[in-house]
Amino acid sequence: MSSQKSTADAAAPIAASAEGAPTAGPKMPTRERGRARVAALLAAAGAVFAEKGYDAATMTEIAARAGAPIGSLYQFFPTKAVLADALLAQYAEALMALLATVEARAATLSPAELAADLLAVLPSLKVERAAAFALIDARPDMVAQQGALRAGLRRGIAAILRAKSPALPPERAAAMAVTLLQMMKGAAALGDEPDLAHGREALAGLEHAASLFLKDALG
Amino acid sequence: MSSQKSTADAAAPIAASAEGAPTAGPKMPTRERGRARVAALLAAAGAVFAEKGYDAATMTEIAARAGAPIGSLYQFFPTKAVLADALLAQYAEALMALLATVEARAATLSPAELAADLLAVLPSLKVERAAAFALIDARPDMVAQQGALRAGLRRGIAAILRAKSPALPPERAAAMAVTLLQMMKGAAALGDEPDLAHGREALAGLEHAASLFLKDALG
Amino acid sequence: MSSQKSTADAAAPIAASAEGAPTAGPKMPTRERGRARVAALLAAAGAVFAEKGYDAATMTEIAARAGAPIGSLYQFFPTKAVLADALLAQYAEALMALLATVEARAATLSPAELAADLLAVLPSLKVERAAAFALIDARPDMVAQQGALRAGLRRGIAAILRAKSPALPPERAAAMAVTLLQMMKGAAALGDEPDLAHGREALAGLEHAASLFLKDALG
Amino acid sequence: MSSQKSTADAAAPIAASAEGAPTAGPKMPTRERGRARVAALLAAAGAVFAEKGYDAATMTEIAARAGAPIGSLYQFFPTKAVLADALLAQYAEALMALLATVEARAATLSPAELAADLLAVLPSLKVERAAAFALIDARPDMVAQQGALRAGLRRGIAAILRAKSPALPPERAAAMAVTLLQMMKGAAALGDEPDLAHGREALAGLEHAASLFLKDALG
DNA sequence: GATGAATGAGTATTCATTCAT
DNA sequence: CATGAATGAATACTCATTCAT
Repeated sequence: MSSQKSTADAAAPIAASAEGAPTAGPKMPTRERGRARVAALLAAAGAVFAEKGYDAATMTEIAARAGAPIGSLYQFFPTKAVLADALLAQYAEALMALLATVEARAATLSPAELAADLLAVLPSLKVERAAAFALIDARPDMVAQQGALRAGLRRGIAAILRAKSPALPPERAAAMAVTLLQMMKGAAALGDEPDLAHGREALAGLEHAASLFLKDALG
Repeated sequence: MSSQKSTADAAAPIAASAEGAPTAGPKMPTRERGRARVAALLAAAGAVFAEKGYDAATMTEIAARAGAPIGSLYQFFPTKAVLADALLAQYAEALMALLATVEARAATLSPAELAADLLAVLPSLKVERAAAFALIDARPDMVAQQGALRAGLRRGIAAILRAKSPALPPERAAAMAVTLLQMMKGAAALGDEPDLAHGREALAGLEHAASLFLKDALG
Repeated sequence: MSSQKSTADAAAPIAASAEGAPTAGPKMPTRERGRARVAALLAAAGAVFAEKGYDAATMTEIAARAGAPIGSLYQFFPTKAVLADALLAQYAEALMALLATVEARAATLSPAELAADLLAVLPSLKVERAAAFALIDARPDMVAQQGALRAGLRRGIAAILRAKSPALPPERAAAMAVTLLQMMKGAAALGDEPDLAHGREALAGLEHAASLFLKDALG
Repeated sequence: MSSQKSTADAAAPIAASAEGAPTAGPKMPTRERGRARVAALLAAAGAVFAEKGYDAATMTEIAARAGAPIGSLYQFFPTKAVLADALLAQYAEALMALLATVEARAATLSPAELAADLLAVLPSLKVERAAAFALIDARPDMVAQQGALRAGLRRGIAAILRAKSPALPPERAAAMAVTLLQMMKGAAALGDEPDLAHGREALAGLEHAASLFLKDALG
């Protein structure tokens, strides 16, 4: 959560402060500007990738949308692929952070509550997820990253399950994590269609199924 | 070429066998030849899109892989986008046909059997699905097609539910269809990772959850 | 000689005929146009490489100077390096053809005449040589081509020496060829400086030295 | 770096030793440090130009190889072209110095010895010559420098001839210098191909021819 | 109609040079 | 003065689409 949020926080406010700030100097101190620029570039990249997909997204547009010259973009991300990797890594980190918070409180949650919490993880990073999916689907060589991301998520979910029910055999937890991850993705997909006819009930249905699944296995 | 065959087989033969093929000569009637060529082109397009993604796929390679001249490709599909649309439509049609067969026998199935049948629909068209997803993810303007496809699937699933339980209120069936579609997508995703650690158990888990969900709602 | 000349012949006249020809059709027959275009492209490439060197020469300028769209240039020469290779190969072929004519009449020549003929070979392809040198010097990976070219020239010169004096041991002929090639290059260099102060006498001096060298060795 | 040392040694030490170096402290006086840095930069530039050619050589790499910040490079050489010019001037100076030593002992040498000494001049600065040629070939606007260099060499050779045979008419010496320079370049070219088949004999052949040429003209 | 050569707009990336610190 | 981050013009190459044959 932290790094993801920081990106969003770092990107938007900066533009705002640049316009409304009291400082008359036309340019921010270099170091800080570098940090802000990276954040802005990542944010812009995320947006453009999400909108157009990896291939159709152009480095020029990403730079332009970040208000940065193309040379600056390449100073920080020497390749389109590197930029994509950075974005994906950032998303992965954010996801893992969210899972960590769920794990922290897992022991105190009922199966139904745990199910709800889990299904809420993916939908909470809507924009980032859109970008991440655009990257994953468009780049064959990125399948490795994708696998690492999935593996990390599964590990995180399994850890949550064991935090909730320490007696659960690790193998069983791993298998359940795979199932739950799919349901979490389903919840995310529903979240991406806000004006879906029966979205609310469908999400409730998924939560219900997950809850039953957890109750069944965790006792 | 081999991998496309299933696509071609699924799409073309139906039409072909419907007309019959009396001519055995080396030069098929133009109509028939046109049909075969279209099928080959679509199959090639599906394979190339699935392998490289929409943007990286080139019209030249698609034509070459179908053994057709590029001009011929443009004769039938005046645009890359049109070709993608046709491919997606073909996939949608195939999916709907599968759902129709499930609907036909829905009344005779137990909830568990119905769950298993439903979750088996998406994984059965692996290659086509890969192509379809490549298209959907890479082309923002294709979201509309995607929405239509999903809507069609939901309608089909709802129809199955009502075939199984005629007393089910249409609204309820619609909402359940949304939930079930997500679980079906989960099953498909699992099918795409053949060497996944606990894939077998995870799929069973999904089927179990779906089965419970159906039993709960359909009695 | 033949292929080199044919390039020059093919490139210039075509432009002329295109402008002054009786045909009103705006475009020549495709096949022939292809041939002419390749020749024009090679000629333009030679000129631009000679003028600016390999790196500074831009594919865009080469195409423009040949009156061809950039896409056409890439249709025939998929890479700048390939274009350079083709140019070098053409130059090599032309040189070898010239040497062959010298070889044919070698037996009838006096040492002084042979020296003069040899020293006249390189200066006769001034423009092509300029391009070839620009390529050789700028591209480390082209050193191989360069070596092949030199080896070919040495073989050709040695063959001439043996044609003149069949009794000459092959090893001796080979060594002499190396020496003579350097003197031929010197003559070419002199030819590149037309307004050089004592160029005429210097060339005579080189010929004299070569003549003595030949007389000494061939009797 | 090692290969450049000879360059640095040839250029810098002369000036350095002329001033003396009394300060042993870790921070040399600015002047001296500047001199050392310039020498290092020139050496690095020579190496990089020789390796990659003028265009492919980047100012950044040159600075890095000299262990200097890019800003420092630009402090001394405000332009890549200026840097190239300086390098060429340094090479010219080194060549002229070598010729001067030959001139000093010219009167005491036999024609054969003089020929050998002259043909040894260019091969002795192999690395520097490589860099110089890379510059000359890649930059059309550098032809002027190249001409000046050649003119200087010819003057130096003519001076040697007159030192050897004071009675030689200046015009005749000038013409002979042109011829001899070409043979010297041939010797250098042979020196650049160390594993050439008959290189040794070929070099001997060149020396023989030059020796005959000198004997003929100088008596 | 069928074919495939020709076209040129569009893209990622590099690097000389500047200038704020 | 010294530094190295920032800039943006420039370049090789691709590919959807057209149209002469």
